[in-house]
Amino acid sequence: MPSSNLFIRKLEAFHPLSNEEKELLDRHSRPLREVPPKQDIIREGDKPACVHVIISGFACRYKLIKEGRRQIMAYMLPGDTCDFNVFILKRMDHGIATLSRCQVLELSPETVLEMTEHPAIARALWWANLVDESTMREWLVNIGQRPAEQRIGHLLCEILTRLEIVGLAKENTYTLPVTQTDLADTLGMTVVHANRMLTSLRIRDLIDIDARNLIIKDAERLKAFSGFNPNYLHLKGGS
Amino acid sequence: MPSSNLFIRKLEAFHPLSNEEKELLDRHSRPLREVPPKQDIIREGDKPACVHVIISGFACRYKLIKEGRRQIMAYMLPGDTCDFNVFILKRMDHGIATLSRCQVLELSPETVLEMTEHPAIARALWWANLVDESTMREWLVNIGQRPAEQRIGHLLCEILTRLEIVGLAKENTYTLPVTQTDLADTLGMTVVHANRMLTSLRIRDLIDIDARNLIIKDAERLKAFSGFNPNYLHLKGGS
DNA sequence: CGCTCAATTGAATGAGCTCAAATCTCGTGG
DNA sequence: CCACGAGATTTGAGCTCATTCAATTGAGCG
Repeated sequence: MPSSNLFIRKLEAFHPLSNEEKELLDRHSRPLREVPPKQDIIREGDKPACVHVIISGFACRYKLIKEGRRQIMAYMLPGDTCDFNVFILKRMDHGIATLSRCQVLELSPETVLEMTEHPAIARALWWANLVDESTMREWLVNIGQRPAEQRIGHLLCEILTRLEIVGLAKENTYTLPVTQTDLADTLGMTVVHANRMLTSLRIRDLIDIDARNLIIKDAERLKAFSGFNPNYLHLKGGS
Repeated sequence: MPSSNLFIRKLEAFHPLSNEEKELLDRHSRPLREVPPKQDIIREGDKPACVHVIISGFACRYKLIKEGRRQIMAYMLPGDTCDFNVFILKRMDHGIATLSRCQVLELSPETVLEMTEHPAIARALWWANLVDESTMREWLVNIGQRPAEQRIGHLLCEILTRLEIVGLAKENTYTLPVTQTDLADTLGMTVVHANRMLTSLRIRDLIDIDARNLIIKDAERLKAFSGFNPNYLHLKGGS
């Protein structure tokens, strides 16, 4: 029976955990900080003081450049650890912000240390980090090589797969609590164009959006269309 | 006096090393494998067996997509470790190839283990890995948000800075042993356009290229023009 | 010298951007 | 309960940056 604690459920996707380990994690899974949408969790230039785990909602890594443009470099979904690695650095070279309302768990360095004394937990966190890196490589491919419509399709497929891991997507349907501006800043295109490409995907009958609810009407076709291959997420079943 | 061993010199940029540690590293710095240009060091799908260190020449991480397009996701310059982290994964989700002729050092897992038993070496490798991640984030910003000419400028500034660390760039001049096709595949544009933007940078009197020799004629102006800020490389002097 | 690969240039086309305005949604206060 | 306002979505028109296709020139090598 999968844990109702998404942090645990996510880690278990990478490495099996004993009951003792799960209890340890669960004991440190409180309190949760409620963060409103579009709010910084850490700002660029800050000295990181703790590790953040997203328990509900979507957050992101981002950078701003002079011209007022923003690039989102990663999505953090429920169960995801924000900065297991990065918090070693003296100063953040990028910001982390919520996209939707989020529940965030804050782990002190001591707590993280206590957790990582269990090799299984350390290993799971390590893997999660490798997958984050791998995901970033895939984003580079996505932005660098694919036309706009497929870029969006690819991202939607990735989110579907990642939400399935923690049980937040059922029947190719999930809540996507981000604006089209966020999508545009993620994929390196303008909002106007993101909107048009989304419409285009709808016309192709690949997806359907109702408020914040996304229905992928034909997942296989969308994956093929977008060149999506889940290998880079290094899931258990994967080759 | 900086070491003549570029692997050591690079690591020392991240963490001071004792003589004993440097001797250990140096003892394992042979033999060097000579690899011709445009040749795979590891292919996507391969099971990684050892860690590679580039001693001379340029190598890259890349992925191919169906349509025959290629995205280069990282450059590995002399002193850089290719896959300190990635080699934990069961299968490579991307390839590593030479761009120019390279001298490559191959470290067995046991050798890496022996090295990382020294905390200073482990720490330096760890930092190098964090910087690689950070660099990838910056590339995402570069490709996602900057127009083509500035993208090229930014990359040239980054390479300048990274080569200066290991003493391979003098007076804003260095050897850039890659083709324009490689640049294009790195920055998500066509060769034709890369060529034109390079010409444009030349006309602005920012750079000069003679065969494989790049002269940055006004580094400050090129950095400003390209929005280059070396923070993300987390150098010693940096804030 | 002839070959192959890299660099360069031209012309036409197209994907994606800018600017602008209209419509829609939804939370808030009266 | 409704009106208002801010932010989000949608649509149109014109323009630009970048691509495609094609051909030429240049450089290095056996």
